[in-house]
Amino acid sequence: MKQRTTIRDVAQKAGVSIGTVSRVVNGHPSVTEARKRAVLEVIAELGFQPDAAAQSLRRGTNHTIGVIIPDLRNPYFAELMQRIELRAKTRGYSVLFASSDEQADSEVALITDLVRRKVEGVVLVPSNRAVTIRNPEGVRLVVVDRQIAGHPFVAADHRAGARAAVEHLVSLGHRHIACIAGPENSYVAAERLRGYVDVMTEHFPDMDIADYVVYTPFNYDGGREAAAGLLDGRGPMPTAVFASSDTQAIGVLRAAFDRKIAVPQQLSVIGFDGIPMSGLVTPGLTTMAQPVAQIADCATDLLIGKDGVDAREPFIFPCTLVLRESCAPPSRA
Amino acid sequence: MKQRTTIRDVAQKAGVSIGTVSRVVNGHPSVTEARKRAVLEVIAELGFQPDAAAQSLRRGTNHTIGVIIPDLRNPYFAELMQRIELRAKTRGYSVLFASSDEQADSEVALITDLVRRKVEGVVLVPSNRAVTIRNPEGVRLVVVDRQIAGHPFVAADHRAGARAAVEHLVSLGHRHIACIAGPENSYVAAERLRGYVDVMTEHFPDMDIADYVVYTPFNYDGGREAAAGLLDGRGPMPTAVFASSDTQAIGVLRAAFDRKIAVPQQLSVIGFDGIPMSGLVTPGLTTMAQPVAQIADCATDLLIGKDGVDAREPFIFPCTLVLRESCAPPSRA
DNA sequence: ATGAAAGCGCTAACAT
DNA sequence: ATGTTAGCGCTTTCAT
Repeated sequence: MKQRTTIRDVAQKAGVSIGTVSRVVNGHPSVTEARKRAVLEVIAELGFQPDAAAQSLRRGTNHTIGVIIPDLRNPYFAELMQRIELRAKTRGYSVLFASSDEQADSEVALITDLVRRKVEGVVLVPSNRAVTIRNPEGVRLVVVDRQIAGHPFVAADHRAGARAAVEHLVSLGHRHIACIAGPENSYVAAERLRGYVDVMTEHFPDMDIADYVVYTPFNYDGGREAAAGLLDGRGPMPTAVFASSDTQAIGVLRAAFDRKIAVPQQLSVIGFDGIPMSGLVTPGLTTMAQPVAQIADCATDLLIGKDGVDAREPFIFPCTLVLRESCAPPSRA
Repeated sequence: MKQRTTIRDVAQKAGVSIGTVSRVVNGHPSVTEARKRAVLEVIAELGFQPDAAAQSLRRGTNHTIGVIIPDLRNPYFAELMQRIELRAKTRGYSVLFASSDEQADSEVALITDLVRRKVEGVVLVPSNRAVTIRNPEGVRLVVVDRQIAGHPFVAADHRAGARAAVEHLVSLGHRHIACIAGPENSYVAAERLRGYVDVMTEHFPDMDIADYVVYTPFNYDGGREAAAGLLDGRGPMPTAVFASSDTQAIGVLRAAFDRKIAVPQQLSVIGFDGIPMSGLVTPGLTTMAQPVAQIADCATDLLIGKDGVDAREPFIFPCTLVLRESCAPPSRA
C-alpha cells in the first residue's frame, strides 16, 4: 500500500508552493495559465486526489448528505433512495445511508452520528411510529412524508391522491368501497384515510363506513389479512377496495384469488405508491403513483441549496393515477 | 447554529489537558478513575462529540465503508444493501452508498471517490457489463458475484443453485425445460446457464437444447418477451421454464396468463433470487433463493476485519430451494 | 498518570 | 500572482 500523494508532493514536483496547488485545485482565478497547466500535469501524473478528511476539517463540510430510511426492502423507499443518490451525485455530493429499521428511537442516534460526520444535511424518512426529534438544532434536516416543526417537509399529496383514487372507483359506479388503511400511528396512513373518508362522506353521506375500514400494516400480509376479513366477514361485501399501499393491494389480489373472486370482474382493487411491482402482478394493479422523483429531487436540493429555505412551507407534489387492469365497473348483482 | 464543542472545551471545563480527554474518549487505560469520571461528566454535560473529520485526518480512517450497487430498484440489490448497512452499523461502521446505474465505467470513478473519502474498504456489486478495475491498488475491495483478480470474491453458488433448480424440474418429470438466461455479458447469468446445461446434458444428452435457451435482460420485460418467444414459437413447447431471475420468472407468469396457459398445470416456472416479491405473486413462485444475509455479512466482515484475508479463495454460499406453487408435474399430453 | 507539543493534509488570510 | 503560515480538532509520542 503506497503512500498517498499529498498536495506537498505535487507542489514540490511542479516547483511551486502548496498554496498555488491548492488554488489550481479549487479553480481559484489568480493563477497564470502556464503554471496552472504545469500543476495540472503533475496532478495527473501523480494521480493526486485531495484528502477529503483534511478538506472536511478545514472547510467544515465535505459534500456529503445523510439519508435515513426505514427499510430498503420497501420498494418505494428503495426507489426514493436510488433517486436521492442520483440527484446528490449529479450535484457532486455523496450520500451516507442509514436504515432506521422502523425503530423511531434509533433515528435520533443516527442523525447525531451523521452530524458528527459533518454531513451537510440529512433527509429523514421517518418510521411509522411517531417521533419527536429532540434538539435537532444545527442540523439541516429535511423530512419526507411527515411534518416536524422547524424543518422543511416534502411529501406527496397523500390526501388528494387518496381522494382521486376513491373518486375513480366511484366514477366507475362503485358504492361499497372498503378502505385498507395503514397502521394507526402513521401520518401518511392517516392522510390517505382522510382522502377516502372525504369522498365517501361526500358521495354517500348516509353510508356507515366504519365496517369498511381496517387498519393494518403497509405490507403484503397486512393487505391479505385485511382483505380476508373484509371478504369473509358478515358485513356487506364490498365491490371495490382502496388499499393504502401497493403491497397491501397485492395482498388483496392474492386474497381474492384464493377465494376465486375475479379481479376486476367481481372486485376492483386500487393501490397507492406506484412501485414497479404494481405493473408486474396479474392483473396489473391500478394505482395512485407517488411522485418519487420529484420528492427525491426536492428533498436533496433543499439540503444542498445554498439558501436557507423557508421551513414552514411544505413542499407537496401531486400523485398521478396509473390505470391498469384491476378496476372495472361493479357487476350488476 | 451554535459552535460545536471541541475537545478543548471539555479539557478546560474539566480542568485537564486535551490529551487526557482524548485518552478518556478512546478508553485508554492510563487515566485515574476519578479524572475519568470527571471528564465523562463534562462530556455528557457539554454533549461533546469528537469531530469525525479530525479523527479521520489523524487516524487515516473513519469507520466507513463504501457500497457500490447497480440499481436499488432491483429488489435483490436493495435487500443486499439493507443487510450490509445493518451489519456495518452493528460493527460501528457507517456506509457511503453509491449507485453505478449499471454503468460499468462509472464504477472506477466511484471507487476513486470513495477512496478519497477514506473509506476503509468498498463492497462492489458490479454491473452486468464486464469491467476491468484498473489499478485498484490500495483499496480494500470486496467484489460480490464476480471475480476480480487480487480481491476477495463473495457470491452465491449460482451454478449449483441453477443445477438444483433444474433438477427439481426434472424430478417432477419434466423433459422439455426451457431456460431464460440473463444477458450474455453477465457472469452471474453465465453461471446459472451452465447449471442448466449441466443438468440437461446429463439427463437428456440427445436433446437439442439450443432452441430452449434465450438470452434476455434480468428484468420483468425480459422474462415476458422471452416467454412470449418460447410460448408462441414454432419450436417444441416447453412444459417448464427455468428463469434466471425472479423478475424474469414473474414476466413468464404474466406471459402465460395472457395466453391462458395455466401455471403450474400446463407450465411450471421456477425463478432465481428469492426476492420478497416472489412470494407475493399468484401463483406463488417456486424459486432458488440466494443467501443474501450470508453474502452481505461476509462481504462486510471481510472489509472490516482487521486481518488481511486471502483474496484468492472465493467465498461461496449455497442457495436454497423455496417451494411454492408454480411448479408441478407435467400434464400428460 | 498526565501535560505539552508535533503534526495529519488542506485552505485561506496575509504578505510580498 | 505567488509564497508563507496559521490553524481546523484530534491522536499520539515524548517528557515529566
